[in-house]
Amino acid sequence: MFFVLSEFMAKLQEQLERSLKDAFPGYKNTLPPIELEIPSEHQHGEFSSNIALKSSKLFKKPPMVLAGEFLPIIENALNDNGLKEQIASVSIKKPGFINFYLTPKVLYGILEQIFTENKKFGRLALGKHTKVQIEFVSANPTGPLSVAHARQAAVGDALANILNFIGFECAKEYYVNDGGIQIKKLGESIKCRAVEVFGGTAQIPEDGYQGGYVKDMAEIFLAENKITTLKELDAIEQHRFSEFGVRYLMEVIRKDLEDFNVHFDEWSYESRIATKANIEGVLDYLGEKGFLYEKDGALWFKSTDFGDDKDRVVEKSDGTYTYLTPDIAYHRNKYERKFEKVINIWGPDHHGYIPRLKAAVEALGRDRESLEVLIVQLATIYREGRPISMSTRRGEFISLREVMDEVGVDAARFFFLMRHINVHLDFDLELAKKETSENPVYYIQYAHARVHSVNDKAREAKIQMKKAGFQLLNTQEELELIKKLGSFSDILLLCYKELDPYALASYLQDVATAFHKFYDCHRILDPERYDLSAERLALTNAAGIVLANGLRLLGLSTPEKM
RNA sequence: GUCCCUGUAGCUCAGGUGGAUAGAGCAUUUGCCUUCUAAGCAAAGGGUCGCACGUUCGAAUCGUGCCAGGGACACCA
Repeated sequence: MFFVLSEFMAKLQEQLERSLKDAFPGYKNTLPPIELEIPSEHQHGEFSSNIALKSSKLFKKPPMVLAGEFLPIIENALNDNGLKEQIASVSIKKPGFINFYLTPKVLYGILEQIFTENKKFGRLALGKHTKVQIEFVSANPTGPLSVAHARQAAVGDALANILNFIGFECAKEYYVNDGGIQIKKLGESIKCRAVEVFGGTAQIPEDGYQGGYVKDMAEIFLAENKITTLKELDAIEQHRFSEFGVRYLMEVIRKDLEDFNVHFDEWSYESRIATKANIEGVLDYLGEKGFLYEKDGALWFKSTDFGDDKDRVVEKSDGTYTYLTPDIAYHRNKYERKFEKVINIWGPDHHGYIPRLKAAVEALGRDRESLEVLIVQLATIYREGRPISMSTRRGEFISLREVMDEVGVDAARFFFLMRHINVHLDFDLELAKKETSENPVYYIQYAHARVHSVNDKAREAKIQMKKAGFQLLNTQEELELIKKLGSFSDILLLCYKELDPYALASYLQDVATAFHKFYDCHRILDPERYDLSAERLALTNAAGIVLANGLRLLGLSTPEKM
C-alpha cells in the first residue's frame, strides 16, 4: 500500500474488475469485489488477489482451476491497457491466489518522489484544512504532572503533529481547571504547611494535598509575601493561597511540558470560559430546548434522550453545579471557536463520562461524531519490580519530571508511544534506565545517524547521489527497503483512522530494520562502481528522509551522530 | 449486577478491512568488524494464539457462551 502506488493499485483493481465482468457477462452483478492486498511474504509478489477463492462457489469450480481460467483474461487486459510495463509477471499460487509482481521501475518512482518532496514526503491532502482541536493533559493544577499525564502528552502531541501533516489544521489545547473544590483544598493545604513553618500545628484537610511540593510552595509563598509571623499569615485571605498555588503549579507544569517537547497552542482557563454567565447561558439554552427538568430539588439534564443510561444532575439541590455543567459550557465554547472536530484525550477513569458529554454535544445541536474521546490507558510504574500506587493527594507518584530525568525525553516519549493507546503500559523504571541502549528509539535514531555518517564518507570519496533515473537497485534488501519507504503515508492514514500514533512508532522500527539489513548486506560506497554507489547512496538518503520525517512527527530528535 | 479494556514464545508485546509456513525485542546458544557507526546483521531453539461451539474454500482475526486479570459505573472532580 504505497502512496505512489495506491493510484496504480486502484487502476489495476478497476482493470481486473472490468475485464472479468466483460469475460463473464452472466456474473456481472454477482462477482465479488476485487480486493488487492499486500502479501506478507515477498515471494508472493507485491499485490495479491483472492478473487478466484472468493468466487469459487459462484462458478462451482475449485479455486485453482478458476484461477487458471482468469489468468489469460487478466494478462490480456494488462496488455491492452499498457500496464504490462509496470507488471513483470502474474502467477497463480495454491490455494488459488493470483499474484502480481511489479517491475523495479515502478518502485524507483517512490525514490524520485521522496527526493522531490523531501521534508514533505508523506503528506496528504486528506484533512482539507478542517479545523480540529485536540485537548489533552488538562491536569488540575494541584500537583506536578504524573506519568499518566506524560503518556497523554506524548500521544496528544504526536497525534496533532500527524493530523497537521496530513492536511488538517489541528490546534493543541490545555484546559486549566482552576475553579473547583480541588483548588480550594490546594490553598488550604498550602496554608497548613505555612502555619507549620512558624511552629504551629494545622491539620491538612481531608482530601487535601500532602506531597512534599506543598511544603516548598508554602515557603515560597511566605518569602514572596514577606510574611514573618503567624499573625501576618492569619491575616492573609484564603483565596490568595489558592491563586498562588495555581499560578505556581501551572508554571511547573508548563515547564515540564516544554522540556518534554510538548508545546500547546492554547492554554484556556475554566475561570474565564465556564463563567457563571456562560453556564447560565448554556442552561438557558438547554432549558428552552426542553432538555432540562427539576426533580428532588435539583436540575437534571435529559441525557437519556441522547443515549446515556441515566439522566444527569447539572445543578445540585444546594444550588451549585456538578462537574458536568461547566464542561458543557466549555464544549459549547469549543464549537463557537469554529472547530469542526473536537478530540479529547482522557484517562480511563473518565470512561463512563463519555456518553453524557456526547449527549450534551448532541443537545447543543452538534453531530455526536464531531466529538471524539480517546481513552489513553494508564502506565503502571514499577520500581524494583514493584508497582507504585499513584495518588496525588498522598504525594505518592512518579512525576513526568522524574521519568524525563531518569530515562531521557526521547526514550520516555517513544516508550509511551510504543503501545496502542487502549492497552495498559507497564513501565519498569529500573529496566528502562538499565536498558536505555536497547530502547527501540535508539535503534531508529541509530539508523538515521548511520545515513549521515555515510554521507560524510560519500563527500570524502566524491560520490554524488542520483536523484532520478534509477536502474541498478535490484537486490531483495534494496527493493524491500524501497517498498517500506513507500508505505509511509499509508501508515499516517492508519494513524488517522485509529487516532493513535502507535502505528507510526512501529513503522519506523520496520524502516530501521529494513535499512540496517540493507546496510549490512551491501557496501554502499564503492569507488570502483560509481553508478551503483550513486544509486545506493540515494536509497540511503531516501531512508534518512523518511526516518527524519517520522521521528519529527513523534516529537523525537533526529541525531546525526550517536 | 451492567459496561469498557486485556488474554499470542520463559518475559514484554506486534499481528488495520478474515488469507498462504504465527512475528519482533529481551533472555539462552552460535557466527560476522585490516572496507561506509557492531547502539548493527545473520542463524538456532522456544507456540493448545485463554477454553468451547459456530459462520466458510480458509479464523489469532468475525459471532455466541464460558474462564481469568484490570478498570469504570456519585446531587465527586
